[in-house]
Amino acid sequence: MPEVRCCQCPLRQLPLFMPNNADEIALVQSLKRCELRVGPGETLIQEGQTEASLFTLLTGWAYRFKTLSDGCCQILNFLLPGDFIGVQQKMIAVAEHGVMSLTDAVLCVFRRDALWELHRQSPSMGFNVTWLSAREESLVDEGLLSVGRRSAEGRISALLILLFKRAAARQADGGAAGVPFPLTQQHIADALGLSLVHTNKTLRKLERRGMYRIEQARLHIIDTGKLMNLADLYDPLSNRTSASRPLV
Amino acid sequence: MPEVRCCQCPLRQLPLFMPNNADEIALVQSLKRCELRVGPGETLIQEGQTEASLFTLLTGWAYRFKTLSDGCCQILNFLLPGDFIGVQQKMIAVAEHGVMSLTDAVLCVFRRDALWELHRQSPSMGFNVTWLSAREESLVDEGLLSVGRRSAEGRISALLILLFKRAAARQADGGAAGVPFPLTQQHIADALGLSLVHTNKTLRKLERRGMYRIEQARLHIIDTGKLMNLADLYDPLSNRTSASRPLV
DNA sequence: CGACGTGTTGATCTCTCTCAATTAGAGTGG
DNA sequence: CCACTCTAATTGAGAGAGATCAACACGTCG
Repeated sequence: MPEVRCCQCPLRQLPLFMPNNADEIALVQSLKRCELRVGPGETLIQEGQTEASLFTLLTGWAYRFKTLSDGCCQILNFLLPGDFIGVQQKMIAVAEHGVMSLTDAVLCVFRRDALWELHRQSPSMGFNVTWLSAREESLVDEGLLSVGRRSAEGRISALLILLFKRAAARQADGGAAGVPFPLTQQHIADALGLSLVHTNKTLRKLERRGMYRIEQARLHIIDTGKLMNLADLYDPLSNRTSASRPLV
Repeated sequence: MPEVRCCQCPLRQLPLFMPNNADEIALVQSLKRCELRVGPGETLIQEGQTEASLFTLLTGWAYRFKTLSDGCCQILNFLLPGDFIGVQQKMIAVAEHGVMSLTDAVLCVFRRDALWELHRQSPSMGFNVTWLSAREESLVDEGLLSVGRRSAEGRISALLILLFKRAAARQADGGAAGVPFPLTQQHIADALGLSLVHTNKTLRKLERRGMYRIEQARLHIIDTGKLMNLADLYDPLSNRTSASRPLV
């Protein structure tokens, strides 16, 4: 199968992504080295690896994780099409976390100096990289809030809703027919700091209460309101706290 | 007290920070709006706030946090002198987390467009912002690993060691005389997803076992080895996993 | 067909939470 | 100088959410 030209990148057409001009697209194309196709469960970056590559996820899902010496694993966040992989590694020599594919996936592989060239040749795209980086951090923040302060029910509700929203934003129907959901219960447990058994029991409880449904590896959210409630997630449109003025 | 000129910034002299040339320093100076002095426990950025400013922490400590509707709070990470405050807010309109000072602190306040100007006028400093952003994310990653997969003892050990290292890197003696430690046990509990009571009991246990000491608000690590063990923290110098080659 | 990965469920155990009470230190005002 | 108040630290006792252990069901695959 031929490689995708950046100017025809299917991701670029999604409303989720910012429009780029021809020069910018050409720059990205010039930094792209090749494509990489992997199956599910393949290690893209190993913990402790040096000289990891910089990727972009073109299709498929993946996740970042860390492990303790007893082998138990904490998933840091999930990566969906369009997400960067390996920005941290480029910056910090040795990889402090691993990355593993969750499904069949196609990755764009970039030159090792791509991040720097992007900043140098296009400040505006460099700025976007910082933006994406900050965006990813806020996903981890949300995960930390879940694991630190929500009950098992709350964590699962929050994860389902947030993953649904991210996935739905990447498809044309906005999630009306559900979204792909390739996680096993073990992945959910590892992302939420729960045991596999307890994850299963909580998942079943929510399913029996008619809050969500997973069929043929697709997730359908049935009762958004109840899930949002359980998760204690706020609707970003309604500001919960009284409006506040900047300090300076 | 007069404001600090960027060219005389005390932080710049620490080995922790990268050297900058005169142009770069002048650029930063031109983006600096003023200084802000705050006492402990002041809100620098409120959750849900729009139009937050961009700061740099010149002296003192602070922390980023999120709260649930029942008022319980999760600390995301601690901010030490030299850290950015508000990069995420600049990028994502509405603040998804709050920031609060922990001690008396002096902040450099920057123009709202400082982040963009930095990228535009100095790609290399823009690149550094991305680097710092990635660096901060990896701190949150470590916190998530702790809260998700470590026992109470492990979490506290990891927090003490990591905070000690960060603080020690900012002082001339490298931590020989201990480092400032302005956290209350409530802060530790909120950072680690533990209750205040259990935090206290665990802290005392480790102290009685002679692993650390806190005196006059200064932290001394007595037995690094034992703490590292409890935390299941690896020495970055010894690679635990077999060396691995990049995938591409 | 057996081996394996994933999901499901029940029983038991334990780490951590919650509730409650006490102590110590720093202000504050008289 | 001494009550009075407030916050932070401390400790004990009981309760509970979630972990662990154990079995079984089901589909896939070599």
